[in-house]
Amino acid sequence: MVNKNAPKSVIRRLPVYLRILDNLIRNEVEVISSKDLSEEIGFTAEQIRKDLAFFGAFGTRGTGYNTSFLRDKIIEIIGLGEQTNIVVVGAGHLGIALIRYNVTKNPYVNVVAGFDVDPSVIGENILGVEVMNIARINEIVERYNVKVAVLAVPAEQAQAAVENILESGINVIFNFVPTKLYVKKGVYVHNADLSMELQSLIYYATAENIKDS
Amino acid sequence: MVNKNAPKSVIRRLPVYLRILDNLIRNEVEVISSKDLSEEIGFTAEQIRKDLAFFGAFGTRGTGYNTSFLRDKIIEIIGLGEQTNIVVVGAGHLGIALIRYNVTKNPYVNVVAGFDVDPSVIGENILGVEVMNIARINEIVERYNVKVAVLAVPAEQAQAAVENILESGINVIFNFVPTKLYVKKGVYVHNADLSMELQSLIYYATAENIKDS
DNA sequence: TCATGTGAAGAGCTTCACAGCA
DNA sequence: TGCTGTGAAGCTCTTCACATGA
Repeated sequence: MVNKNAPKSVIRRLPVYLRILDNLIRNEVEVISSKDLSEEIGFTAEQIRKDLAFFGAFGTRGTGYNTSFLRDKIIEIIGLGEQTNIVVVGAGHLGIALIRYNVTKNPYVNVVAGFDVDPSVIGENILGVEVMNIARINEIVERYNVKVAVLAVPAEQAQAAVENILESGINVIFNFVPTKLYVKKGVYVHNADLSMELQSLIYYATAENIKDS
Repeated sequence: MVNKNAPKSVIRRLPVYLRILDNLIRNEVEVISSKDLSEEIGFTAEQIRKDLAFFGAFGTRGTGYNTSFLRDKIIEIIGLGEQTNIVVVGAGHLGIALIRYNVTKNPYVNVVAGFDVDPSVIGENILGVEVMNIARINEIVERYNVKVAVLAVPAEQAQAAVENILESGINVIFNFVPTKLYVKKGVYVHNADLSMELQSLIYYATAENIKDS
C-alpha cells in the first residue's frame, strides 16, 4: 500500500503528470527530464521532482524519468490500477453531460450507471450507460465495487440523494450541487461549485494583476 | 476601486460568503457573528474575520456583521455590481449544461450567448440563450461588454476557439477542455478539468486519512 | 557530466491569542 | 460584556541551491 499522507496539492497535480505521460508514450518518447516536463506542463522542474520524490526515487540521475515506468507508478499511487468504477447520481442535463464527459474523456474511470428518481429519464441509455432508479444503487455499488459517486441532482433533492449514496457504502462524493451536504465522519466530499468558481473568476476580470493559474 | 491584490484563497471563499448571506437575508436575518457564520459554512470564525478584514472593517464589535451591508460589500469587491455578462463557447452537451446551470443557478451572471461552429446547433435557443456562429463573437462581446468566456469545445477545436475569444477582447477564460491552452500574457485561464479532479479524488477513495474538503 | 533527490530558506496561508471598540 | 480586527506564531507548500549518483 502506498503512502496516503501526501499533501493535497501534490495529489491534485498527479493526474496532470499522468495525462502528459500518456501523450508522451503515445508519441513514443521513452525518457523525459523534469525540465522538459516543466515546459510541457508549466510547473517548475523542482516542483515536479519534489512531487515525485515524495513517493520514491523514480528517475535516473543524469538521464531523467522513464515515461512508462513513471506512468505506472502514478497510476499505482492514485489507485487507478484496475479501472475505477463510478456512478453518476442525477441524470439531468449536467448529469448526462458528466456521464458523456467521463465516458469519452476519462480513460481511467468507468461509469457503470446513472441514477435518478424521474421515471421519464429512467431507462435512458447514454453512450452505453443506463440510467436506473436510485433504488438500485445498493445493488450496483456492491456488484461493481463502486467507491465514488458524482452528484448532480437539483438542490432540493441533494440531501436525500446523499443518504442513498452513503447507505450504499460509497464514501467519496464529487458534488456539483450548490448546497452544503451533511455527511457522517469519514466521508470525503469534493465540491465543484461551478457558479462560485465563476464568480471568483469574475474578480480577476477587472484585476490588473493577472497571472496564470 | 477595491484592492485587487488579495490572496487567491480569500477570493475563492468570497462567493461562499455571498451565497450564505443571500440565504440569511432571504430569511430576514439582519445581523450575524463570525462564529454563527462559521457554523453555517464550516470555515473557522477567525478565517472569516481575516478574510473580510482584508478589504476593510465591515463588522460592529460586540454585535457582528450586518448581512445586507456585508453582501453589498462582497458584491462590490468581486465586481458583481452590475450583473456580469458572459458567453459560453461550445454548445455541445457540456456547453448546453453549463448555459442552463448558469442561467438557473447563478444569480450574479448573465449568459448573453452561446457560440459554436456546428450549423446543426447554431440557432438553437437554450432557456432564452441563443447559440450563434462563433463569427459573431466580436459583435456580441462589444455590445454586452463581455469580460469572461466559458470554454467547452472538443479538444481539437480548443486552441482555435481561444484565438477567437482573445481577438474579441475577452481576457478571462473558464476552461473545461482537458488541454493546455496557449494564451498571450495578461490573459487569465482558470482550468476546471473534471477528469483530473475526479482522478485525484479517487486517491482519497482508498485513503485512511479522509477529512472534509 | 548531467539530471535527480533533498535539506534549507522563503513565501503564503491559517490559527492563535488578545487588544480595541461598540 | 461580547465580538471584531490584528500582530504573532505556526503550518504547509514552493523555491533555492547543491550534494549525490548513474
